[in-house]
Amino acid sequence: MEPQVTAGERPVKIRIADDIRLRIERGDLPPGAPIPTIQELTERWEVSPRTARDAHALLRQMGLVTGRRGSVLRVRTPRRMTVRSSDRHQLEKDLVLKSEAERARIGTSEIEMQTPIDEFEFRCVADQVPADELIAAAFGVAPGTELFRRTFEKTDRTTGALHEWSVSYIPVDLIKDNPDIIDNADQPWPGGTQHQLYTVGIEITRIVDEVTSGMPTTVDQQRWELEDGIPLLKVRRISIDDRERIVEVSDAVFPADRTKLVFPTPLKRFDEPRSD
Amino acid sequence: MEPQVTAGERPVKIRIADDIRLRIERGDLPPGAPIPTIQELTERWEVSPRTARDAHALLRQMGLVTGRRGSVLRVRTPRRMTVRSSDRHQLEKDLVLKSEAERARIGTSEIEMQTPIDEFEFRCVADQVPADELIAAAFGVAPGTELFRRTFEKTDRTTGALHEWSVSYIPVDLIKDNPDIIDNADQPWPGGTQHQLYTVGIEITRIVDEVTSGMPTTVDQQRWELEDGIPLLKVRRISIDDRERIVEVSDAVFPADRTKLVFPTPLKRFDEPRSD
DNA sequence: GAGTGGTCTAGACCACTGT
DNA sequence: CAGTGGTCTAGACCACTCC
Repeated sequence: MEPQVTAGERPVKIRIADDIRLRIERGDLPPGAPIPTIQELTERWEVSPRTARDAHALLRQMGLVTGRRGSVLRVRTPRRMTVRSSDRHQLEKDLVLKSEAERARIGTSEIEMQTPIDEFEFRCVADQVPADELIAAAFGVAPGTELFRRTFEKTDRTTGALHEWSVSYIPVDLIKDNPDIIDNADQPWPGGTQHQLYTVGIEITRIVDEVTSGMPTTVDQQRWELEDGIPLLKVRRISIDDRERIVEVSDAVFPADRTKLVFPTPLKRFDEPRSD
Repeated sequence: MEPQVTAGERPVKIRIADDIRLRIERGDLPPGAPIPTIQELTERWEVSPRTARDAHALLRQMGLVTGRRGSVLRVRTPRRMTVRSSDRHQLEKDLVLKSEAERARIGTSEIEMQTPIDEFEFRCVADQVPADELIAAAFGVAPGTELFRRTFEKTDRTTGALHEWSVSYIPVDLIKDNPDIIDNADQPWPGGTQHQLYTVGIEITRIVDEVTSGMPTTVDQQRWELEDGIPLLKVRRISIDDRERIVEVSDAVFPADRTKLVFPTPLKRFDEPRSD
């Protein structure tokens, strides 16, 4: 068979993949349905197995199909989305003035309510690092400024898969008045940042979430147990206090196939009745 | 040369890609630097050209390198990010009560300020469609409910590349009292949704943005002129009025390599001075 | 025109699934 | 154990870039 030259046309692998993609989008191939095997594609399109496989790979990279080695590829079934709302910022602040017992109870139940705690392992590592250029720019301080850093991980106890990951930076200068923060930094509950800052007289009055997205590295894919074609949502949280200082910068990562970020914006009411 | 069997090891193409990835992450290969060619990789790793190419493909899929056909692949230089803040929701509402002249002036200058208007072509198509299951669920209405739909596109006048895309749905029942909305629907400025709803007595009091991310299809890649390894950010905007009705649902898409979504959250002040 | 990556062939071997 | 996809070989040809 002579080579299927791309004579001004789109590559064959793309034509094959698009054909299947359209069948999926039309609902002709519903979620869970097997897509044509490599064998079938080589016969139907008269291409080498390698080209048929490239078409399969394209469909995986678009996040449309999944399948482990050895089984047929199937149309991806959407996963249940975990909602993460910026409402939690105010909820956390509301906890600051409550008693410690209440904080522990409400904090884990209301804000982190969704999962039985036993299934997961929390890990929190705290240390102190000089700011590199990127994080220094985020704070608007000089590179080298000492930062208190905490990295937080939630992993599935059985599979070892990562479920949550974030890192938080606070300028050491801001919190050095309360050595408790640094000494007891390894608590497994990250919701307490606002309370901790409150103990050194800092009130956070504004939080800015910056959302971007990017593809995982091969290592990220393994750690998060991500399938092909699934991006990562990246959220940088910037906490600003009543003196307009940036007091905390936090970066968090969420797999896009199981996370929905929600940001409610209340609008000011019109003061006067309208005239029409 | 005998086949490089994956003897319990990670695949060779992944080992090659990870080696280069680490050099990039260490800064050893800075943005713009050429990565090793296929030829070099075949010699250095003693693999077939195809395997070296697969390593290249992996690096592209991770969004780490770029390059057109015929030129060496280079480490990706981050693009300038266009910021899109949820502050625009309040800004748009503020415009509602202003005069038409002011709306036109401020609307295009403050909210859509960033780009010279001549370089882009705006296109807005309006029609009326019955709600499919998905969008009906978003509104909480029965499928088949008539919806007023507007799709909005901003394309680069020279290259034809897509720069903005969104679609907006409003239940026809809500706006049928003002036929002007439907008749004059093709205005190129999408910022006026709140004003248009105001003309039929609807005041939007809350807007909820839902953010997810996914990979583009091959067609999306062409239309947006997206390089490999760049996800799309997807924002569903739900507008709720003073009677807690969902009055508009809008879906927008943004390329993740040039868009940063920003969501400021003001927090309530502590009423009383703290006691310590 | 030399060099580069992109597509494709016609296989081989392997890992894994599912029966 | 038959069937499937994943990896890899050793090339060929093509499109494109850069000099």
